[in-house]
Amino acid sequence: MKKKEILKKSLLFNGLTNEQLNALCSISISKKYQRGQTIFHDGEPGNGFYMVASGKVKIFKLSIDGKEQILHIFGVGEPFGEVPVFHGTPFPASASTLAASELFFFPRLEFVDLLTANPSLALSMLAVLSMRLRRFTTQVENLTLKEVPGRLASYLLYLIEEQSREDVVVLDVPKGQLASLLGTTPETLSRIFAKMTDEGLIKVAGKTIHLLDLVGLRER
Amino acid sequence: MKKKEILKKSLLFNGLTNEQLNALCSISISKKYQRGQTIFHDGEPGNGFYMVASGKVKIFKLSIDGKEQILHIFGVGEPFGEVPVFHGTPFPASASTLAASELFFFPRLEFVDLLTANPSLALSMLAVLSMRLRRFTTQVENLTLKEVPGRLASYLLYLIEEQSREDVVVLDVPKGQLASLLGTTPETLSRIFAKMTDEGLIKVAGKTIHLLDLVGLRER
DNA sequence: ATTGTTTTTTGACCTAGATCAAAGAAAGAA
DNA sequence: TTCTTTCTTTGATCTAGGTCAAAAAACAAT
Repeated sequence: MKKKEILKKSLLFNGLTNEQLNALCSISISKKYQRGQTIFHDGEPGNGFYMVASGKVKIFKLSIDGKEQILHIFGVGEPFGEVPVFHGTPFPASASTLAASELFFFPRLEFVDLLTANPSLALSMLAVLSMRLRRFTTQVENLTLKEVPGRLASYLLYLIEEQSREDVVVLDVPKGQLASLLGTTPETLSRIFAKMTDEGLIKVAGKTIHLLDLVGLRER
Repeated sequence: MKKKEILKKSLLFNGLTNEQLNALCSISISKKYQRGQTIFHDGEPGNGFYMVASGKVKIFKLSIDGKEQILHIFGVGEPFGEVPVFHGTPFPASASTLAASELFFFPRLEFVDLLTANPSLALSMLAVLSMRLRRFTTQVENLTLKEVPGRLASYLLYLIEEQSREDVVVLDVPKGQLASLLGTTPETLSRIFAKMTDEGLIKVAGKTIHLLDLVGLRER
């Protein structure tokens, strides 16, 4: 697909005029990554942000002893790594690809110029960051106020929305990565899948999960 | 202090011209709150955002069974409640005062008009939201990758920065609220204060805490 | 001061979930 | 297909920290 098409479809850029899109196309640089490659490290200075053109990217933090907490998983059309662009500080977390991916890179200075000239672009960007804040809010809520089965239930119900399915969802990440996103370990996650299956809430077949009792899940 | 003075001193509005400040003054509305009053509830629609003119405000989430997780504590000059302004969705959390406070309220439509006319204001706003995201990132990191003593150590070291003190910090919130901010209970927090005192890391006298071993604290 | 109220501390106990170890299953690669 | 490597599950054990209950301390208000 053409670069312009992808940009146009993204939430961030969808209200822009043809010219504005052309400008964005001309300042952005396409980069290709293999699965598992690092895009940037926590603490590095950032001189621009990225958007996923194809593939999938995870944003994560590592503890001293190597434990990983995934903060976000971004798919096609989603921008990431914007914090240093607007705040001037280093990346607050690391990013790497979960699959072979193509990314568009938007250099800071050029993008800020565009923003200054296009208030509507600035408003879209504010909307994107606001949504990001909202998601973090629920993530903190989940991590501290719910226990793991509750977090899993939330995530499954969220996937149902995302995939606009009735009662079946397909995990788009390995279960180990899902564990990290939910702030737990693969072992615990596996046990909770088993328990929920026992309780008749779900039925697991590899990455495909049948939600048998939506009401029961919502109660978590 | 005059409204304009307070706005001018805030990080969000500090680069603005006199006229822009006047415009902000004229669209904003001052509201007074007593200690412990609710400003808005999680899930309510928001048609504007706030800035603390005096006092202190907490942003928090409640679980079904009444447990509270504090997400932020904001002091003078800090804006809050911006998410609905830019994303159009309800407030993702609740807000209430920790002390008698005066707040400035900026109505959505008027503020967005100002933003559209002033790209530099939009950039400041982007910077504020970016910093907020950065803080959330470290909050999630702390909550999931560190245990409670580590979180407390981080917070104490952060306070040292904030208050630009050498080795003494004064808690600006009751210990119970601090526990909620750190994602734990008052009992546990109290025990950790006791343990750190035993280990010679700190000395606690009411709300005043002497940090006796900065290096030891950093190791957490 | 004195009483009522809120905050903080201490003690005893208990559970969610982490860790360690190892077996099974899937998924790519040759 | 067969071999490797990466995921996932299961079992056994351990512990940080939550919960409940109650005492002690700090604060406020009369």
